[in-house]
Amino acid sequence: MPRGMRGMRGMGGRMMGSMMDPRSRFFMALASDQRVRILELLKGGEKTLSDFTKALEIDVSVVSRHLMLLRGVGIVSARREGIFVYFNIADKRVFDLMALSNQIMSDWFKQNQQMFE
Amino acid sequence: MPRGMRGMRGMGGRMMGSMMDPRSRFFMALASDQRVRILELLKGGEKTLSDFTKALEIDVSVVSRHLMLLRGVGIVSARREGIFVYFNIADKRVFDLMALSNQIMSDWFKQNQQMFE
DNA sequence: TGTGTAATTGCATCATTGTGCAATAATGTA
DNA sequence: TACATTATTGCACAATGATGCAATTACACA
Repeated sequence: MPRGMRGMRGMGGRMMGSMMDPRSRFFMALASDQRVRILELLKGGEKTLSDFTKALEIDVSVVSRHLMLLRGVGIVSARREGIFVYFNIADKRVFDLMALSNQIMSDWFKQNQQMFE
Repeated sequence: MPRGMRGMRGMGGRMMGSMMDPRSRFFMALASDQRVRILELLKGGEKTLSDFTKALEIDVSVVSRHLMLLRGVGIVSARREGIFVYFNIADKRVFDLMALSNQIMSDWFKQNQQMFE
């Protein structure tokens, strides 16, 4: 009695990053504490890599990679000006997205608060 | 010349799952092809674990775990009825969320289409 | 051409995720 | 109690993600 799909092992699992469905890929970009922090900093307007680095206290290379990833899904835009690269939100609706998700979670938490009393 | 924050190594990286910021955690739940597929199936109303398993063609245990995760962040609810457990969307606004993210991506793609011509 | 600052890229490392199989729970029924 | 069906959990493994350091690229300017 087969239970689900058997056989076809040999590939630990997962989906191999770049060939992931665009939808999941988009959410993946938001599924990181550091990247969320980056986006919140961007609420205050465009910033350079060094700005983020100072604020977040993590290595420049790490911030750079997070920003690359966010650019890759169209959440962040970049503009070079001499030595500096200014990063900014590409589509402000991302903030609506974050606000809505906060709403959902917050409502759910209120509704289930009793469980922790 | 310090570049970002040096020292404090010894922890491969990351944030250790459960102590991740709730916001990132919520998006993390949506950042998976299989889970997105599960949610789309739920657009058609509540379903049992076996229903998903048949539709997705992945092992029951895998589907079960995805559903657990989705329940953990309040996206999916579950109700047991005899042998069966019926899963459903806990908050339909999740669909708004997905629609909005699709909008954002689609618009961004249109805008940058020229780059691939 | 050389120097200085900003940003990106090449590694190596390690925790976490996704997955399948097997075993165990949870329920209902004969 | 024994059996059948559905769902969850334990375990092991491969691939991916996040990170830090070092090296390299990009620019501007003397």
